[in-house]
Amino acid sequence: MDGTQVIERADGAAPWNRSQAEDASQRHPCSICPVRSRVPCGLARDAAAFAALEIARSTPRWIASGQQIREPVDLDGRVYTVLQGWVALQEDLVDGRTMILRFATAGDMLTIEPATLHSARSVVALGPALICSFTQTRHRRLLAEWPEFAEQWHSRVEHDLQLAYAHLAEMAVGSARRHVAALIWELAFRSLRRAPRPSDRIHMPISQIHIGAATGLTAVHVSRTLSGLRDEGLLEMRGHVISIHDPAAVARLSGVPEEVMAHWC
Amino acid sequence: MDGTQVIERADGAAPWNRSQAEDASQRHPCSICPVRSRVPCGLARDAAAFAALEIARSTPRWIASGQQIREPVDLDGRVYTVLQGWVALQEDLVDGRTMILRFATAGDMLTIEPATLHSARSVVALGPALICSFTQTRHRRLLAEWPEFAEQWHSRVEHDLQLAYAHLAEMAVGSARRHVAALIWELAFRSLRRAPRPSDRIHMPISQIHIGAATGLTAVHVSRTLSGLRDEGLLEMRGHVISIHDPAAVARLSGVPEEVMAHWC
DNA sequence: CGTCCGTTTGAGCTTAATCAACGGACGTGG
DNA sequence: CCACGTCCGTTGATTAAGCTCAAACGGACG
Repeated sequence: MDGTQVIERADGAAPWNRSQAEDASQRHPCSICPVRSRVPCGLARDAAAFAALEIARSTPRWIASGQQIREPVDLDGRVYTVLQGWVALQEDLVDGRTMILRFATAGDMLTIEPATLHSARSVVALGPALICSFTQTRHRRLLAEWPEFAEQWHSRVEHDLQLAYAHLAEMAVGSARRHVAALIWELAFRSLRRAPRPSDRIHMPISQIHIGAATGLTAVHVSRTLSGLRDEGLLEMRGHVISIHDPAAVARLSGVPEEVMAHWC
Repeated sequence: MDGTQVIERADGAAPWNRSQAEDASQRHPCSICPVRSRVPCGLARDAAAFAALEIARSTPRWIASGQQIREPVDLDGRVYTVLQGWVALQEDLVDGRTMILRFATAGDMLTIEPATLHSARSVVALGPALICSFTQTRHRRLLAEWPEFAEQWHSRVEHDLQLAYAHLAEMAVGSARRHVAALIWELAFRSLRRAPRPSDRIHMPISQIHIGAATGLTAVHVSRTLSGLRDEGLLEMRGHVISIHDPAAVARLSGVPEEVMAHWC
């Protein structure tokens, strides 16, 4: 990478050279790892690469609660970064139900294939969410040009795959209690970025309907299950605030010990 | 890539230079895409890269039916390639049950993390299977050094992730009939690499127990479900031979039309 | 010839879905 | 300000799907 390298900018603006890019990197927040960094953001080591990413992305924009992310008609797929808030990757099934495949919070990235006939995937904001994106072609170029980005991206996708397998394994087995407890345990953990304590009052912008969509249960049964868990003193969900009264019991019920959960998020 | 580039060989043998590698590439079959090539194998364009992969992998070896793949104690994880036969990636749950996360056939690759406390993943051969592998550190080096390999690998992992999401969505919804029909529909499709016809007698080295492990049903209920499907004339499973008498009905029941299935495999 | 494993079938039970009604929170419009 | 509709959560009664336990059968293989 020499000083004359040219960095193409989003929206067709005049390309920047490296020094301009370095300058920009001082001013922009990192959209690739704005908050969490499971893998340390390799790009911090290279101002130009860092800046290239910032520039390649679209302008961040807010999505209203419950709204779908939908770019202007675009034959290309897109890679989204969640900067703030929560979003859900979901599949809309033929029978009208929707199934949540993944919750994403600040720092997570999601690939959305171009809309095709054979998959009804969508990304929906739970509560107001700030997101930005690049097109997949631009993303491919970034992968090819910035090895450190490629490496980080690769480990992200691999991680997502392992997480999807973990959910698949969980999904097949166990009672509604276990599913609900496991979901709340995971979301609370990811939300706090540490093990929940009984005193924590954790705000999560999800309803019981979302819990149903993520676990494959009906909302009615989620309600019953939650009252059961509340009566037993395990956890409580009131509005959008969750309290985990007995973390050890929740961990045991969910089948995912604290150390393991820490590994996932 | 110049003629003096040195290619490290597995097992610590003396490194090869490029011309030796090219020579080797004439003699070795490609372990990266031995059969299927969803994505055309980019490496065919570069003899040296092709050879580097062949050399980096371990010697292929046969795994007996039902046996786990277990490398000699190895702190590093490994990336396996299935050359022949079928294997299952599975998770062994605490209650003794096992859940199949993914079936892999010739040409598929699987990443296995080093054994840790917090995941009981294993890879088991269904019927005799020929596999080879490299360590994850070697794999990382290949990714860094051969962009075309990295690109192909990336699209594989992305594909696996999308497939895992599709299974997750399927898992949550529908009856045992649907789950079983969907699994058999998928496996038959992948086995034939085309849509099954009523006259096909498809050999798959899986038992009803495996179907149960992959769908989350008990073997008992799989048996009942299969007899139901047989009585209705949809499909038949006798020993390890499956016949799909009414592909259209099976596709409809499974919820995965033929075009979509073709996209997945 | 006996054993083991996979499969089949039956009976009873548990879980979660379905159908239905109701109350509270919230927003809208009169 | 209150009437209204909508969405979310709760609760009850009923139904259906799949699990568990149990027994028996058949083929493969020693």
